[in-house]
Amino acid sequence: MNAQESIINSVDLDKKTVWFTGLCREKGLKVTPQRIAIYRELVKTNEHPSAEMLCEKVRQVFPSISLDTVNRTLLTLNEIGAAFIVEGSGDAKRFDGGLDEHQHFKCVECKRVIDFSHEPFNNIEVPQEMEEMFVVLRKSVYLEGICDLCR
Amino acid sequence: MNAQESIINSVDLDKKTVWFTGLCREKGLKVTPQRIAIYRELVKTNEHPSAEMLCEKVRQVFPSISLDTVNRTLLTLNEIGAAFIVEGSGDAKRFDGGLDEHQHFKCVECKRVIDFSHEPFNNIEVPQEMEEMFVVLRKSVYLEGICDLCR
DNA sequence: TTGACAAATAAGAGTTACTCCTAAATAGTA
DNA sequence: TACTATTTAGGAGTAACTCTTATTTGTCAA
Repeated sequence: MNAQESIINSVDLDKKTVWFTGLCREKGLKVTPQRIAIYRELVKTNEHPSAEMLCEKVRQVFPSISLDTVNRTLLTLNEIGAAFIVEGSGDAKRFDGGLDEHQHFKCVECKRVIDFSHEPFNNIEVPQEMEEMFVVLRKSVYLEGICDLCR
Repeated sequence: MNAQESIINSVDLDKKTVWFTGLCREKGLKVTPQRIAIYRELVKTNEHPSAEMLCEKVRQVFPSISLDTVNRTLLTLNEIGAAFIVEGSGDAKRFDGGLDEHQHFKCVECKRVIDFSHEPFNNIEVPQEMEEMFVVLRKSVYLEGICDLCR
């Protein structure tokens, strides 16, 4: 087992999968093997994969899956709150399965996205009037600047 | 004068321009009329224009400016901290001249970006260890969810 | 001032990352 | 097991950059 890829154990992965299939049914979405495969690959990694990267992974299981399906599915995951698009994504969108609360720092020069976790940022309070008007699916603190390697 | 466009008065606009030319020189960038025109158009509006939208505006002054120049310039502004790309930008990047501190809420369904200002979010503290490793150019709180019109 | 030169621009071709379309397949339901 | 609305695969199409090249222009030094 590759340490970089296996940041989630198979028990937790199965739990996530059960939760995900439940969420799909709740939202009236069909539980297709492709959808599950894409979700599982996304949740397995913490390297903010692009649709292209995920497509390659999933093709090891579903050789005939199309990039369009991966793209469509990832947007769907974003809409139902099962994943999200990393803030400030530039050229190719980067996706995140949201394993645990964390924030992102993006280098404006090398475009690297660096995860970090800062407890106070995990607990920011959404203003009352926002909660009343909107359904807030996610909140995050996003930093940008120049990273240690670039400066 | 159109109220929608003139959210900044000409004195403040000139102040911003002086600051901007200074920043360019400091960063070793040439102060070209195109660069200034693009910056001024961006700062004049609060509607998160795309490169395309800004290009049209600037063409009223520089009929021959190319879209490529506008794109390149906007990315440069982002790198030196004179402007930024709105988080979660989808298809076409949206830019913000950062007139005053504010946050963004994005609807995952209609893709609308809604500005809001919440005082505690303007004053979040960047962790010490981040400040030491990186140059933090900007920090923001970003919310996503479903807006009042879509839910 | 005036050259010299590195940086910036315009124009257009090229590329990337989606996004749409259609026919075929399939999950959910009766 | 049959039906129907979703979903998928494959391929064509499109939008938004991004690169290349020739030309122009700030900036700096003499």
